[in-house]
Amino acid sequence: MATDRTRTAILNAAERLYAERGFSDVTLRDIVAEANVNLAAVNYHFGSKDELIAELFVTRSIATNRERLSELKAVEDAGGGRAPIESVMRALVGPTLRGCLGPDRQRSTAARFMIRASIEAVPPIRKIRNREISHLRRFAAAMRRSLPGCPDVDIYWGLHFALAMAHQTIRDSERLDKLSEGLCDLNDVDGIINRVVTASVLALTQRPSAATARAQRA
Amino acid sequence: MATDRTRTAILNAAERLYAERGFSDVTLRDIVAEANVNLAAVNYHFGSKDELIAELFVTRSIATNRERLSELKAVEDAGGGRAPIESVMRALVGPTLRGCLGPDRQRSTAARFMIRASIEAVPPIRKIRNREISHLRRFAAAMRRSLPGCPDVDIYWGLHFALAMAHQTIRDSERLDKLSEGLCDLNDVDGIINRVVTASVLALTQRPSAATARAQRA
DNA sequence: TTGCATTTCAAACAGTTGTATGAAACTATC
DNA sequence: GATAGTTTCATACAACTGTTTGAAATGCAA
Repeated sequence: MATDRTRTAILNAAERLYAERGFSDVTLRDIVAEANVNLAAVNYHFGSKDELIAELFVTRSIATNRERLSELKAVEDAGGGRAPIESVMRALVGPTLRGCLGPDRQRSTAARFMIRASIEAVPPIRKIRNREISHLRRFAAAMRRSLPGCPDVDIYWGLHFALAMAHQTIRDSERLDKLSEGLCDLNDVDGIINRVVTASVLALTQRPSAATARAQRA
Repeated sequence: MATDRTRTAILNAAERLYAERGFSDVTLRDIVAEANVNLAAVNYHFGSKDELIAELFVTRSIATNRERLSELKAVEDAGGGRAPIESVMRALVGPTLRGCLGPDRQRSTAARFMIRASIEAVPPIRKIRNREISHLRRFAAAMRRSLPGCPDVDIYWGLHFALAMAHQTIRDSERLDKLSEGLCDLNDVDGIINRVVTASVLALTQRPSAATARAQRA
């Protein structure tokens, strides 16, 4: 269908601009200029600006989740249904970090768009975001399998902290770069993933009580 | 001066609204309605909307930094110039977490405003934010004193991860609450601070390199 | 009180936003 | 090739944004 060319041109332009500048700074006129289509095309093909954003978010959300879950499934299958906790956490934070950091040509606008969506929480997205919760629950379940006996509350905090470190690294990479005067290499994506995974696993396996006891001994 | 009443009314209303709804969703008309002053008052007293935001940010930024540094100084003085790393990290994340979480009556709009400022990064703020870097360097220096021999790159990553966990907990407390179905108690501020501090210290002291060094000694 | 500076106010301004309209251009079917 | 349906386009619209204006009100010293 030749008519879909306009649709996809709008979607691509919108995703690129939103990923770069955020939702509040991008107007419909910016998008249609970038896509080389007429202003009215957005309302004709998507109904409204909000519906465009929503469609973009749903599409990319499904894709991202599929990527994470396929990586999770791979490591769990390899371990006969139970993966080491390192691998589970890597499946959780790896795809997004790889998509957002590293050399330019490897970055995906999709991943950076999703980070924007998680930051700005614009109304049309906020309504749909509840799906993510059920998606994260599947990771919580996998973590429980990897760490039998670990209290649920610690599982959730560990999951939360892992995402926190990954997202903040993407979001504020500039500050970290300035603060460390380039010492923290933000192009070394594998190194970053290792740091996030290691810190997450430590927080999960060295329970607070045990950790403080050890710290007091020292 | 009786004339300052309008100024402070505007500042308070703006801070409250920005903290609640974010910058992009609050207009000058919202602010003057909340402050019960005339629309032109903002431009008369502050020059422009951006200058209002900037003044707000500078004021609150100084206050927050002072609070953190006084807590840091207290623990360092108590230890003769060198505080345990737990105390340093606690001084870093404690004030903000206490100001943003916990029961309503204890929350400060100032702390929540600062979180908004760190999230949305609106132009008038982005220009000033570089000051924060030099402020964080003083914490990096304190961490170095607490952990002699710890490589600088690990200090910076530890500092970054600590702020990441604290900020994300504030920003996305709703998701964590839903995900854990209330299991993670977001009113237990001291418990949260302990978790963040513990996880940060673990990441700093049980680094992969440190672990191998310990193993090699053994 | 008089006179001057400061502060408030209603109204209007120019610019931008998302959306709607109706005619034109196109596409495919008969 | 005429026709019906789809898609594009320039243009207009109403709503909202931050800012400005000039007159009215207020405060305060002489």
